[in-house]
Amino acid sequence: MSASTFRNRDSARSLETRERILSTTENFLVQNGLDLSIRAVTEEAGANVAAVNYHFGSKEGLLRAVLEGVAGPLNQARAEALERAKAKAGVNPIPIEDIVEAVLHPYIFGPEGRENAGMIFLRIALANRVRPTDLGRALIREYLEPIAQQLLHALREALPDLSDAEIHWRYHFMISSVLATLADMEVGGRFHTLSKGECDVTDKAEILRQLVRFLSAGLRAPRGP
Amino acid sequence: MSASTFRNRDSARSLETRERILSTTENFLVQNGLDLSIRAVTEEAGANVAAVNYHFGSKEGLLRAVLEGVAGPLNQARAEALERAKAKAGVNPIPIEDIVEAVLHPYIFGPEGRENAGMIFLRIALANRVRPTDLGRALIREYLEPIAQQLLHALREALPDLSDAEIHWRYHFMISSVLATLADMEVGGRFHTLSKGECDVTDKAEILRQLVRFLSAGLRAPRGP
DNA sequence: GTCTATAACACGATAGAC
DNA sequence: GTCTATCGTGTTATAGAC
Repeated sequence: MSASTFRNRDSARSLETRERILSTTENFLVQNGLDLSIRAVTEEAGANVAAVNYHFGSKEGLLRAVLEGVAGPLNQARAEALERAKAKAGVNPIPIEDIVEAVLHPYIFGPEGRENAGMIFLRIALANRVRPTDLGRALIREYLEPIAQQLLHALREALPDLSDAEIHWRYHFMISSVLATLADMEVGGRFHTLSKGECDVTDKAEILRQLVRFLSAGLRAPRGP
Repeated sequence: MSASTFRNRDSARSLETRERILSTTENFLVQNGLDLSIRAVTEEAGANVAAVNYHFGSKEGLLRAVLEGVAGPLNQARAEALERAKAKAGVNPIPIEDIVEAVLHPYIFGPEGRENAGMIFLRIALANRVRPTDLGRALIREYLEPIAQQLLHALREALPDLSDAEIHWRYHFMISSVLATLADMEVGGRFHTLSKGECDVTDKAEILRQLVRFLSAGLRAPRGP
């Protein structure tokens, strides 16, 4: 490495501290959920502790900035997937399988070029079940509520036999299953341990296939008496 | 209140500090999950901060003591429910509905006289998905592993078409759904808000019915190609 | 913009008086 | 057994030098 290499790197570092903190925070969110300290993040990002407060005002400001950058592409990917399914179905109601897949695909694979954007939201949604906070509730209402309503609407049309209450129950079961399932999809996790390598935890396509099969059947269960 | 009332109360307090801390910790676990501080617990229990260390050695010792007292009745209730379902089925494989109900009932209703014993374990299992710890893993292996194997075995017999991998996938989806669903079953939670009072979050029997219907159908989904 | 130093607080654990 | 007082460590946030 020459002196100019160092100069360039340092220059880039100085100019892009904000971006490096953002991207490092994303990684922390994906891997450890909301349980991060700005000390750990800034150290990993090669920045100073005070940089977070300078650039984002507070820890909450940093989190909001991350989600702000991630929500747009994610919601767009989800909306597009649902639109594609709708177009494919034509005048008929969208098949359950297609609805479920349209919702899950962006979460599991992420929008183009942001593979873990979905996981960030899943982590936050799950963390908010374990320990609800004002911030968590606000973020969910802000970023997740619209898509939830779209999804509920599609389910109602695809499952006209079910009462509104039953739609809500099953929607909630589905989301719950996805949240807790995907939070555990890592080598050394509970699922990996229990299944003794029988299932490939890293195969996202397989996760999606199995989830779609299971959840579609659950959603289609006969209505209660 | 007479002086003797106070004396009696104080005497009882003195003698039963250990028990009061245990029971207060249970309530904290049910309501807030693993995220408790011994300061908050002892204050609520009317005991001194140092009492936890005196009686249980450490925070971990306190948690282990709570689970030790709760695991026995819970595991017994689960084993009995599964045995009843087995006896009812006779030589036939146990129907899926009965398997699911046998597993869920003790968690949702708790063993006789310990209504929230199940919720304590659910909270801990879910917390360990969000943020795995050595303690959490140890507790799960110790208290939840045996019943998991029993359940997997019953599912294999009831669903002979499925590969072992598919059994594991669906088992995991089921447990995940239950964990995240029940963590949210409270007034003001996400489900309650989203369903706008359409579903009764406090009706445990209804929760069980809906869960059994949804999960049984999911488990019974046709096997993959 | 970046850093050091520090304020202000919460936590678990423990020594030592009673 | 119970208490107070304190230690050591972690956290966010901020003041002020550079």
